[in-house]
Amino acid sequence: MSMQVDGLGHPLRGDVFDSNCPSRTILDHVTSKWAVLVLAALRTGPRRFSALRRTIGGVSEKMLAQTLRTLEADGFLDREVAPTTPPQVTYSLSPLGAELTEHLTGLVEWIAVRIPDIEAARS
Amino acid sequence: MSMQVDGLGHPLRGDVFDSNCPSRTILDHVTSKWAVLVLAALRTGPRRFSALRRTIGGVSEKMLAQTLRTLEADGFLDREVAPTTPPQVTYSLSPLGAELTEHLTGLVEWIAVRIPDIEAARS
DNA sequence: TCCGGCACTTACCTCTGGGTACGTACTTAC
DNA sequence: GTAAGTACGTACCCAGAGGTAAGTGCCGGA
Repeated sequence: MSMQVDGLGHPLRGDVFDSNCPSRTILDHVTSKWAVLVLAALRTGPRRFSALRRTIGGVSEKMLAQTLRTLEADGFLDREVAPTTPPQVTYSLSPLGAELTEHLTGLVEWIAVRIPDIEAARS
Repeated sequence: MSMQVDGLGHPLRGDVFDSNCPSRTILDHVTSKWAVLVLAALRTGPRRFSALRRTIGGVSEKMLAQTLRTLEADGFLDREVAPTTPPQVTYSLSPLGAELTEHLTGLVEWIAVRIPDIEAARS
């Protein structure tokens, strides 16, 4: 088992460098192509599927639906269906997802702010 | 153009939600499967290729070499070749890469610490 | 009537990230 | 001789991420 345990055998933390540790799976999900953007978009508040689609340039409905399903299964998103016709589905960060997104936001912001320097360094 | 500019037309920041913005490319590189782990491993100090390979469970030499190349091209890594036989190559974070990795570290640490709760939420 | 909105799903396809295996040339150790 | 270390590169393969297009049924608007 890859997790470190305390004296009583309780898991304390994972090790993302160990390919067998569940934390690796979570890291892979969270850093997948569209997940970062979904989480970042939801940081400002709950959004409907179509709003997310419009916000995230380049994502297809298929990939968006797939990504939302994975993030919901991981426990990072909450999904609320309004009994309207057509039904309106609103996604929001779960408490766990909000914690996670705090860390992702720093990364996304840093890239946005430093992109001119990154581009200069690339050329 | 996806970047916001100031009054004089100078780029100020990117927008990762815009699929045409260069910051999206960088985000994709940085969050690719092995890049996160490479950057996290180098946070503690410079390392040789083989040391990185051993540290990061599951990565092949091919994917490691490929990832290192991309990160170096993006300006996040510095590469130093010692004139030994066989040559020993040491990778380290560039100043830009060190800034970037500060943000990635928070994410990785959070997952490592919270994986027991994430797992509980998944079942 | 058609069109758009809503939130997906399904079918079919492409292609790339990632995988395995082998190769390179030099050195040292057994 | 083989094996291991060094840091890659090359050849071949493929799973699945990702893409496009169409479909679903209800509603309201032109």
